[in-house]
Amino acid sequence: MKRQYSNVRGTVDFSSQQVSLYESLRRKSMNLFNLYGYRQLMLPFLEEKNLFIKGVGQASEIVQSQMMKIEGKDIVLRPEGTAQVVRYYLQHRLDKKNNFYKFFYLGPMFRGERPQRGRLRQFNHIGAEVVGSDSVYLDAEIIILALKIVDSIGLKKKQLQLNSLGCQADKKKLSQYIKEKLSKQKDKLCSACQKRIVNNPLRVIDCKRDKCKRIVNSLKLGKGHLCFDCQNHFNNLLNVLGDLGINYKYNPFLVRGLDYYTHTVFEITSDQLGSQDALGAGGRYNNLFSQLGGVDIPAVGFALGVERVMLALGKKEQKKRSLVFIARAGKNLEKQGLLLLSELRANRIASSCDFRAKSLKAQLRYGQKIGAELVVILGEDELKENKVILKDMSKSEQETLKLKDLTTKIKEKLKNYD
RNA sequence: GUGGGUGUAGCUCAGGGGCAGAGCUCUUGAUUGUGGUUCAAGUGGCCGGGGGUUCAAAUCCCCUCACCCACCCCA
Repeated sequence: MKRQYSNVRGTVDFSSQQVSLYESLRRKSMNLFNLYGYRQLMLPFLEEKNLFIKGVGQASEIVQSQMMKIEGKDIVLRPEGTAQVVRYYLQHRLDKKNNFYKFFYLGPMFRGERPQRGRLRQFNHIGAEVVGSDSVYLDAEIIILALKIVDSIGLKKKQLQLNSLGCQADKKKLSQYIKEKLSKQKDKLCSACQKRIVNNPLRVIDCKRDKCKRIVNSLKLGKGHLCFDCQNHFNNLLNVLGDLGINYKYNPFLVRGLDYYTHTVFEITSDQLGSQDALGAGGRYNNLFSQLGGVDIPAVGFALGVERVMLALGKKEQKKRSLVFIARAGKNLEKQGLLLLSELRANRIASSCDFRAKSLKAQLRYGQKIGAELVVILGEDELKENKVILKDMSKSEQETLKLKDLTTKIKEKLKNYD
């Protein structure tokens, strides 16, 4: 193999099939966002590095080692969308205009991780953020919306897991509790967790190692660390979801890796994926605004990993396109073909021709390959009487008809395919 | 970032010191003007890259890169 260029590590080329899957996913989610009253934002791929250090948290892995930096500048390719939306809200003082907003966004995120199935260095998020209310009904709306989007593209098998971290004080209380309990058995934990006990005790209960799990499972975790209000909030959420008939699993060991989460956290997983099994995740972040130096505003949101959703979907057969193919039987018919194409296209009929000089057989083979349902054959003999052949590929039938009736006939036939 | 696996034709893969292989795909023909099926022929390779051992390396050794899986992290 000659030396040649290839895509950079951790990126993927979307083939036209993947693009059409991506586009249908995009269209369906945008329809749902509109239905739920969300407005789209389109924010830059570049942001100040500090935004994420302050927002996502110094201790998090994203900030520690996974940000894609622009050399020589304090600028990074955005690793996630939430901090960015908050930046946008604060910068433009939206709290002074109308302090309740429902946003959504679509686009690429960047992280310098080691690539794996379902984990890329450039990947797409579909995300939503509701800013300006701590109503439990918005927690519910966000969760429902995330599920609806995953549903709408035909992914039926998925699980919803839920937990509440509580308010800032509750989070601290829980951290304290874990720290105290686990310090005694510190030696039995993995080396990473031994560090976590000091830096980020909450992450210990999310560790996947068996030996850590065993110890963590012996901790009695539940809603005990939550204050009265936070317990109320969470119980109300569970009730609302229950009333709406939404299946969920309460998982007291679920925490999110980003510092800004408070109260409700959730994760939507699929068993169609490998170890990177989260299709999407989200939660409430009532402290992020003040952490970023702004007014104190509650918010809740989620993000879906587009490539993971596509992976979980697997390969679906392509929808047939209504495409008309023009084949030439005879010499010097290229101009005739081009004229006919112009007429069809003027009538909004998708059509194509293979202008490489080839046998009729090869032309038909090509026409079949690109998925044409109807083929017009321009034959020398027929053209002398102003006639052409219209061939229906799936039925293997053909008829000879007058050139002037062709467009009408094609329109009629194509109706049967849509 | 850590551990394991794999790199040979466009794709899926076999071969394992001595002429580079199969199936599928693609092109052409059997049908001077009819696709899918069948039959026949043909195109296509720095055996991932670099170095070493050897008369001789796709094959053995070292380095490196990429991909896959798991850890970690996360969507």
